[in-house]
Amino acid sequence: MTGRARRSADDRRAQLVQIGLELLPTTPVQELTIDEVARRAGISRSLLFHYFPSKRDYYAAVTRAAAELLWAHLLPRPGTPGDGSGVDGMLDRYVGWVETFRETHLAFVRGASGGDPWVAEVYAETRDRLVEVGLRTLGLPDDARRRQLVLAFFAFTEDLVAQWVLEPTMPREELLALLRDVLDRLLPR
Amino acid sequence: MTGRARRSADDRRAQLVQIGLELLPTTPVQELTIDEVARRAGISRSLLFHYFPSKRDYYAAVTRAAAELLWAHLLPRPGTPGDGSGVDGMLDRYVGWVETFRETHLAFVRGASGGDPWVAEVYAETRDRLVEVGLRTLGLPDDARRRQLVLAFFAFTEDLVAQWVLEPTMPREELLALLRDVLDRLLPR
DNA sequence: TAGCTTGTTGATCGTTGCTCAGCAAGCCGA
DNA sequence: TCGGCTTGCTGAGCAACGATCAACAAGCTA
Repeated sequence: MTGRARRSADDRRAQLVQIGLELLPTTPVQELTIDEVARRAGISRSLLFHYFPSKRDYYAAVTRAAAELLWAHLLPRPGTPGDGSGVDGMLDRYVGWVETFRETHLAFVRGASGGDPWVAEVYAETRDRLVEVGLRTLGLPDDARRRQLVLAFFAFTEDLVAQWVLEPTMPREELLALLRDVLDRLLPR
Repeated sequence: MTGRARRSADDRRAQLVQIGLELLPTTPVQELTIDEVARRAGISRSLLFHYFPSKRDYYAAVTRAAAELLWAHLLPRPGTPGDGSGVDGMLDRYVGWVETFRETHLAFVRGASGGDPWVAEVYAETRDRLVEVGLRTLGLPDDARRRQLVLAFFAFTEDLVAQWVLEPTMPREELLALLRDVLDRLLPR
């Protein structure tokens, strides 16, 4: 043979996670098989288990990567000043994220709530970080009650935006205004 | 042997679904194995496949049973007049349902959003029925926009109540008032 | 060239979803 | 009592998948 491609550990790891990210949108989390990932990477199953001790670890890594993408997309970009840093900006970017990466995002959310505790933990971490940033942006103290309300507001937003993208029953601006209105209602300043 | 217990088809079916309902709260949906169910029922795996063509069909049947329980609990009871028939009554009963059957309810919701399309369909049916009843109870027309909002409100309620049950950050009455307030805000009369 | 590190594989195992041929329990008519 | 029918039920076995392990080989360094 012409010699197998021998990659560095980091390279291989990144490649495998990347394949997971590409497969995630089209494949239900539970149907994503190690065999398929290994086949796409052109390696044996054994090697994947060398980098990730178990299937769960692999899924968790992929989920974490997806969360990082979302996170990076939600933060205000330094290059885009103006309405970037407020809550309105974050809501706007969130809707934009779902509009652009709808499949990936739904897979992320579903995979998170679907069974596996390790994956759910990654999702919970991301949500917690978002709550923290959200409350800070709103200039409100971070207590248990507000945390619950913000988390529930996320659930509301996720559900509504996911539906709205499929069937836009109102203008984009109205959706954003409605979300902002509900949030203000829940957390009066 | 003393002769195996030979049941009628309906009996056996009901027994298997019942075992699923009992196992659901303590076992993540994906870890629930046919072997375990068959063992608890004292039958062979083969027989379970005789009644349910596939694992999915079995899960769907169990999920449907759980949905029926929820549904029956949410409808106003004829014997309990007073505040039973309005939206407040339904919200009250929903909170009560989650308080009492928290584990089962979380398992129901998670199982619904976790991967399997057949199970998700059962969940979607239940939600649709609830939206219909909700809008009718509110005396509002049933259009696409309102449907989306009510569904998103369900997501909000599910999330908030699930958290609140674990850590009650406000009195029960305040929770109910808040839910009602948000609903009125979303669907002004 | 020898030797070490480490990326990589093939053989193999246990579990699990699923199939299939056939057994056996109960009921019926003669 | 006997034969025959329906149908609840089983056991052997297959394919797919997650996971393990001993061993090979690519590339660097001395």
